[in-house]
Amino acid sequence: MYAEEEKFAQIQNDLRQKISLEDSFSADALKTVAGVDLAYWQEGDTERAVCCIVVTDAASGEVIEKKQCDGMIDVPYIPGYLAFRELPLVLKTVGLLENEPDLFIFDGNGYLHPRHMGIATHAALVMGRPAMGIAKTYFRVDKKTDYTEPAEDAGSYTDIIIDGEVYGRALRTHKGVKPVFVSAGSGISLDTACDISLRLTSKESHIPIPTRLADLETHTARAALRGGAEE
DNA sequence: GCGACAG
DNA sequence: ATCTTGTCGC
Repeated sequence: MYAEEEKFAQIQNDLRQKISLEDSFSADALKTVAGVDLAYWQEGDTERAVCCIVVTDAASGEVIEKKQCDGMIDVPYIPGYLAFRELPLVLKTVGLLENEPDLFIFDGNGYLHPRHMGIATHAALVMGRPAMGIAKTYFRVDKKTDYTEPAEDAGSYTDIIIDGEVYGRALRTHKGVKPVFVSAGSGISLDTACDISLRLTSKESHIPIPTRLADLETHTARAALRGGAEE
């Protein structure tokens, strides 16, 4: 039903050689962090989505800028190829930003991916900016490697190792709450990605504040958009 | 044919 | 992701 997988895989296999798992910035140079998220809806027989990016202060989580962009979605969701579905709209939204964030946080995986090319990594390489991924549910990369449950305390984690390589981490951001799955995108290390995940997590959300805010924005934006332009 | 499956 | 009621718990 969809014949693009091979082309998509080829594109990612070319791009993956540019991945860097080292920090391209120093901790004190991290001033702003952007959360990225999308919400979808159906309009007649076409699928539409709105992308919201919320730029926050890296230390306080205070909002610095919000931008959004909506448009048609023409690629279906295929596990392993999320980037091709969401990136076009994401890149348009990034183009609207007046600030250049020091780091982008994506909803989904980065290096924790069959080709190490989850949306966070793919986006980082296309944008030429550091990005990391944080997924709310586990993506079983090789169909057999499960993750080991981290201890119940906040901050505990377990490495997700496949064929001897660390792909990402199951990170408990809140005590007793199910873990999130952190992985590098590019231009950032897994350690730093986990540090930032914990620093930007608050009492209200087990995911980083910029991501949480982008998620909320996306829902209110959709409510306005799908009630407004048609009928 | 049946289950798996980031968002 | 999205569609959805009630329900359990702090």
